[in-house]
Amino acid sequence: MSAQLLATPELSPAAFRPVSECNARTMSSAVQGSCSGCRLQELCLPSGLSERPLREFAAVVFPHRRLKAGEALFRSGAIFDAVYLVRTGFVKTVVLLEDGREQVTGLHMPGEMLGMDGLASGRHASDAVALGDTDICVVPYDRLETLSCEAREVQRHLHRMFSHEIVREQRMMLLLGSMRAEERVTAFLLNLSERLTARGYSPSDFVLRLTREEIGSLLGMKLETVSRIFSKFQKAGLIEIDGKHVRIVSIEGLRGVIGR
Amino acid sequence: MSAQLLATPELSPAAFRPVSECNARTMSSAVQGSCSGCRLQELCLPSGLSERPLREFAAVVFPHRRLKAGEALFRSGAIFDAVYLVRTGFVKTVVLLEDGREQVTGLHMPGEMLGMDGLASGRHASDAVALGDTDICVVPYDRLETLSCEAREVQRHLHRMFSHEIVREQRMMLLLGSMRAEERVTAFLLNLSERLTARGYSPSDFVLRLTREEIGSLLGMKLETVSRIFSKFQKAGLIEIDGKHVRIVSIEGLRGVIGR
DNA sequence: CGTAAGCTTGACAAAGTTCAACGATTGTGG
DNA sequence: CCACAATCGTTGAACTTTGTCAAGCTTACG
Repeated sequence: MSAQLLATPELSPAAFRPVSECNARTMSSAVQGSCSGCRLQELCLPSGLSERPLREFAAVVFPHRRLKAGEALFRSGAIFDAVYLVRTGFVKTVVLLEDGREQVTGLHMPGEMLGMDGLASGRHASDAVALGDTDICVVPYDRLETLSCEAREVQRHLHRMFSHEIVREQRMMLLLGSMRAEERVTAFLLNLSERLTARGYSPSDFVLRLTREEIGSLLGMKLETVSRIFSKFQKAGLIEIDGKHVRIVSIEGLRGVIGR
Repeated sequence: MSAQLLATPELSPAAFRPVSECNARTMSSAVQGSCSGCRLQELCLPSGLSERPLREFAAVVFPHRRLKAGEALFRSGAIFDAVYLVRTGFVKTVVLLEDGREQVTGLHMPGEMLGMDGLASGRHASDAVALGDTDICVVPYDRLETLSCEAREVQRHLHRMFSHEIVREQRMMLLLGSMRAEERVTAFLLNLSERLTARGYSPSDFVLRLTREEIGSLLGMKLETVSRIFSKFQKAGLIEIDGKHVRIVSIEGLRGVIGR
């Protein structure tokens, strides 16, 4: 597992080739566009959709939201009325404790679904914040309920998305509860590499979207610890790191860090 | 939040008064019984069920499974074909790393749903193990899909159960990533107290179903640390502890432990 | 271009782990 | 039903990992 630790929905790599526009029609904050041309389609529309529901579903158009770095998609306590699909860009989710402490619980990439935490109580239990320019597909929950009843494939796909989030969080718990700091950082790097590869980016060369502090929060350690471990891995020839840019030099070496 | 940290689906307390039989008809490992008389009904059947689906749903009968201490409901890797509702008893869930490390990810009480982690990949990602005599309601996933299409309330209820599990795990991540050992143990005790209260048990007097080692695993620390903290809390007059039996002496004192 | 935010590194402190010994409890087979 | 083994729990002492504080440097942004 290792690199699967912070895993993400499985996708056909082809679905995510380059970043770019993907039928954004206007620059307003709520953009309309046909979903049938969207690159995320394999994710939105289960591949085996039967005739009638497919035609109906393909006609469906969901609004978009464009966010800039630091803007929130939703905040903890906000009324839940939609789930969100990341189309382009990166989003972090953050959970808060009343005493001000907070924890980054996820870093989300194109194709991933956000906001399902709001369904339980009708209000979101976390914040979702854009880490740069980001394009989000907004799927109103009542639409989803209806679609889900009409097409069994949509329902099953939705359930799988829920389930995937549960598995991802389970693995995060395992990471936070059972791994040493170096192992956690390693799992984080390997997982990023894997997920970026699935989206058509380089497996070994990428940009961390998070600050050291955010990485530390996600991994349950202090920013200084993250920094020291990056430096140590660089000295050991496992990675090259310059600010947020990472190059994995020895993926095998990294894999060896996990499990002693 | 504090006590909500390891939270559970919200239930009307009345639904869980004493433990006992709850229409178990035979002693075989797969017991049949009418679900319409079940004490878990408020959980299985959303309260606002409309006429027709209610009649249909009430006629539905799901098989049961009886487990003894240490028996597994499912194991990691097993084919997913059903979700499970705890009727009586307690169940732990455990996630494993290939190198043998494992982590307890949850302690589940009557009314809670298990096994949704298997939907993502078609195989379970965790083990579920009974902590004593346990009665489980087995809900085949294909039945659930059908029911969920037929009655919007069932669908929404199911989604809420999924969502609740996501929120619970988020809070676990927060606990594991941001709290000190004493705070984690406190959150664990307060959460147990709250959930047992909701099921009609004493808020201050209860039995830990887990060993020190299992508690440590759940909370991301070693068993010795758990033991020391229990001893310290006892000396401080916050709790009385004797083996697995706990009495909370000062719930306010415990609440004060969280957040410095 | 200046200021704030982000990153690195060192020295030290604190929290938690490890190892070890021993006592208590539980469960099982004689 | 007892006895013995295995598991479980407690506690101390030494050690390891990670956190804290502080200083200085770099980068990014208005």
